[in-house]
Amino acid sequence: MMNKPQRLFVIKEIIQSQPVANQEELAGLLKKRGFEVTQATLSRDLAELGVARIHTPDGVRYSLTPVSEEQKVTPLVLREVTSIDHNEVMVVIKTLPGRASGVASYLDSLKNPQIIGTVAGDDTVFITPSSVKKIVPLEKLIKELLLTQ
Amino acid sequence: MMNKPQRLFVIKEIIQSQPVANQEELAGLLKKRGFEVTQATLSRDLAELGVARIHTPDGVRYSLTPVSEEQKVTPLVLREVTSIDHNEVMVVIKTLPGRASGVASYLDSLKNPQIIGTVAGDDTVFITPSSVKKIVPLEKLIKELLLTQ
DNA sequence: ATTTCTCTTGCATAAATATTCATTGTCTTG
DNA sequence: CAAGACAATGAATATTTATGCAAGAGAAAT
Repeated sequence: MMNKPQRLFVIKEIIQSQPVANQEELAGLLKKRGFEVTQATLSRDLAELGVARIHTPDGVRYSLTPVSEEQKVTPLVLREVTSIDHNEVMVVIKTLPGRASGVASYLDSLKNPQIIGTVAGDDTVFITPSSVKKIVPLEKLIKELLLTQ
Repeated sequence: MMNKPQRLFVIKEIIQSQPVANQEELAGLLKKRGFEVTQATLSRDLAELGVARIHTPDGVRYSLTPVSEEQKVTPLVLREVTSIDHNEVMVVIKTLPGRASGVASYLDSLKNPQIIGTVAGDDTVFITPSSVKKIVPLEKLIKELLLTQ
């Protein structure tokens, strides 16, 4: 009655190597390789594989989950940061030469709602708070975040 | 007859901030925010935005496709911008990695008097308004500018 | 001002996908 | 081995998504 594991594997191979527009088409490609199943089964298979259906300029196609990996390169932020300061509208971090973007990326990756955005130069990071009224607590938070890590 | 640019942007915001299972549901969420459209229109919108429909353990949901560097020759700002936000003193645009300067250049080129200046990092643009009192309309203006282009 | 184009949208419907229900093998257990 | 519990699957169908077509709204051209 069944070769499900192999079939799933072949499905992954197929959709990775060529654009497949729909499940009927996929059924045809599988048949060529000796797997004869109905659309219903493919619907279940694709769900199980977590496959995505995406729109491209050339039409719809399947794709192995294009989920962006949240790789967290734990930086040596603590050593890189030389000072943290603020004025009325933003927090400013000074870093060792060339390390600003790394520090900014790290802050961004935290996705803290208190931070709207950061911009990094060579050795300076500007941080815009969700509200200028939260500058002081934000600076404190940043110090904690950087020092905890 | 139309606020398409704004609507597209709001769609991006919605599907980024919460799981949306189908287009009817999306229609409901949009209605709450003042956009009343049919499923047919949303189908077209999602295709235009290159949105993906992915299977998660919790069911189906939409997701913005991570643009692969190679295929995006044309710097389509619409796809590069991931969010637009503001606090009391500036507007902040988040973009895909490495796209901030392109977006900022584009804004600069418009020479809009509402914008005093922009600063771009890797994936973030800070925009200083002619007056902090015009922050809200400026944010709206920017959304239109970017999405119309 | 009239015509012509282009863009956007809804409606109706086609196409594609997901699901319910029933069937059939495969194990497991007593 | 019989009985029950599962897993996999197809057929039929429900649900969801995409699209052909026509209408309306502007913009651009004549």
